[in-house]
Amino acid sequence: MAIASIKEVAKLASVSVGTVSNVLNRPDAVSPATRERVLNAMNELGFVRNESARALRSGRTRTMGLVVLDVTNPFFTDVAKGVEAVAADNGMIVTLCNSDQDGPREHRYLRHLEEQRVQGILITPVERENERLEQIIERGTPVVLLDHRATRRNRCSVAVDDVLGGRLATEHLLGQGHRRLGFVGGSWSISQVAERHKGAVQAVEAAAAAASRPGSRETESAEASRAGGSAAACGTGGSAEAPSLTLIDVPSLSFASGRHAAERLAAMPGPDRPTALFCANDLLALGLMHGLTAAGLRIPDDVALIGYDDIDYAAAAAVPLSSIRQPRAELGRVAAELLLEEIDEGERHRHRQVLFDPELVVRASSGRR
Amino acid sequence: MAIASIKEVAKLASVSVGTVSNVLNRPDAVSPATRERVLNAMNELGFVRNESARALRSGRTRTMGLVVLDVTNPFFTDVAKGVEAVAADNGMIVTLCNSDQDGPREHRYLRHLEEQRVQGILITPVERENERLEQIIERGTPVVLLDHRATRRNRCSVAVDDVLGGRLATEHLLGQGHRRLGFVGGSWSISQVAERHKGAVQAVEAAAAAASRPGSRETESAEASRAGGSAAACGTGGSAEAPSLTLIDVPSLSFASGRHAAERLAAMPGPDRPTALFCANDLLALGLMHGLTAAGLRIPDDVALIGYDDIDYAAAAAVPLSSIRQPRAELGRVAAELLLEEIDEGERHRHRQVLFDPELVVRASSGRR
DNA sequence: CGAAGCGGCTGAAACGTTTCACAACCAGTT
DNA sequence: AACTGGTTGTGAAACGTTTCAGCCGCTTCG
Repeated sequence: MAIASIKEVAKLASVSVGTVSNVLNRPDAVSPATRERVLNAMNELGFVRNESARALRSGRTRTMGLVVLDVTNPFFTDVAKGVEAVAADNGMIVTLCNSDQDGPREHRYLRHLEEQRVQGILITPVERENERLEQIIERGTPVVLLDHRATRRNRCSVAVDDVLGGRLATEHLLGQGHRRLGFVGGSWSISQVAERHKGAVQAVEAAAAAASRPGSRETESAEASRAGGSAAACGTGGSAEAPSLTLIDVPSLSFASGRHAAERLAAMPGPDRPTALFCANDLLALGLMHGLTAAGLRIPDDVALIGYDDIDYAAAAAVPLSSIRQPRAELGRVAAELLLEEIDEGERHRHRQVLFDPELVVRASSGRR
Repeated sequence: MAIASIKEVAKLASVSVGTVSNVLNRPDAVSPATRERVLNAMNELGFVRNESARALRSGRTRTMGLVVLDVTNPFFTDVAKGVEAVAADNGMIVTLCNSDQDGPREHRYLRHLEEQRVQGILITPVERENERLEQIIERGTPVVLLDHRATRRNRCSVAVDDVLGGRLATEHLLGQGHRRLGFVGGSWSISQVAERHKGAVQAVEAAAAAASRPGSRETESAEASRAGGSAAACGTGGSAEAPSLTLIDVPSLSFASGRHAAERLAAMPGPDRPTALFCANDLLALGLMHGLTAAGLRIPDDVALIGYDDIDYAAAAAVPLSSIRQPRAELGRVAAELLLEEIDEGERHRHRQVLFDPELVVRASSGRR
């Protein structure tokens, strides 16, 4: 029942435990003959190294922790794949934890990871401020923030510029001639949501400013200046209105939330309803699409839709979904590399903040009006 | 840098290490006064229990391993959630490993899990026969097979009846009047694929047998007998043909594979092309939908489609996708419970094979012709 | 011929816990 | 006063590794 230990292997092979340990860790420090003998003994006994003992004595594990907000979200699974690939290349394995956007849960996992003495932690935190995480860093475990910009310079982070992403999406909708925009989001404690919203606000304000001084040269962006052009040509009216951004609050960034929000939107009188929605998330957008369609609204004719993340299914949706694409696996890879770097370099590590640019992907759901 | 040990806590609180260990593990075996003193010392030093030492000494970890074929597949993430919920309720955490349908990778993860001395392993194996897994079981680590029926009675398994699922899907397509059916699948070493195919073959053969003795009472199933009825009524021709099942082989059960397969199918002359496709997987079906639509074929008019798994996005697809639904989170929960049971009971555990029934979900992609 | 160097191996200490036998004390009973 | 029993606490042994000083026998060099 109990698995054989190094000691029994040593006895069977008539060597000392030190030698057995050597064939495990420094195989060429032992002569081929004895090495063979030891390996045979191991096979015969079905020896499996005890990682706990090894970790205890050597003081280092071969594990890194990855804490994500939602394992069900393809964004995070792609990131996880990137992380895992790098980890595997360096002989490490990753313990994947799902905080499910729940603070106490996250807390529990962090404690467990620290007790396991993982070499480092990659995390998308639920809350911006996190005492536990702070302590973990103080006690010396490297932490890399994932998809979350480090505000202070005291740690590494890998993120995509969400403000830029929000601006891209919104400028695109404005460029399609929309003026009554809506931002659908929730879980505001998640910084990505707030930042995407911020980008949307920036884009709308810029457009409003440009509209209020009609003769002035627009410098915002190519997309924004195209907005002016198409508005003039489009003539559906409304383009002359000052652009507005309604906030549609949802409890979570899920498919179900989107469907519920759709019911509320469908119940609004047409003239109040935004003609274009920017969703904080593709899942949300897909739920919205489903709900709006069920309520008899056409996409993009009645309501244009753009999501965020460009998950695989975005292209396969009822109306192919426009979205903002993030380099997901890349994000995971770079994060893991940064973590490994910090683990290696220890004290003399210089923290870095890597920021990727997102990319606008236009599909039918936000097609020209 | 180094985290404080129990010894330093003991010194600061002026107690023995045994007492510190007691406040950790049997808090009410120590008087409130000293307990308080010890807790304060822990706080002051930022003590974090060393799980390696604990595991080494006590001989038990608080971890179970979960090895899945693809973390990117919503089926497995839902299962994982179920597992995790049960684990958390019992104070355990789960190490999630992604074999990516790769044998050597799976092997590496299994070795790691055994070295970690996990309390038990939940796994959907890549190959039916798996020597490593066999050894692990022999050495005493409980293993529960997930989504994979145990052939021998020597272990627990939790699965959904894939043969039944295959039959349900196929009988449904036959019931819609289709006669030239196709089964799209790959990775045949995965038993689910083979079993779904087997169910499809059974349904087709039953229908063929029924057709060849026209006057006989059909006893196959309600769905199958409706097939005969609708065939007579439908009159699109072809219903009188003997039903056939073409095998369309794909390299993997992914969205991309589906798109490639769609190109091959679109290139076939119309009369040869199946009028209805049963896909081993929703991802595959969605890829197929995307590819077929891009090639100008209409769904379900030119080709009817049914997938398997009923992932969230199935309902949100361009044409809402018919599918076979499995009780996913339930699967994970029951599997984890079975594992915990086996961990508890040890030697005197009686292995059980739990089999869930899948459910047919009809949507537009396989609508009546 | 003695010293130095080297490859191969040994033996024991150490890592941070848990566990367990037992000591110390106090209260209550005879 | 001598037991009994219960509650708190102690101290040391163990868990299975890694690591390291050092030993042995052999070759090489001066």
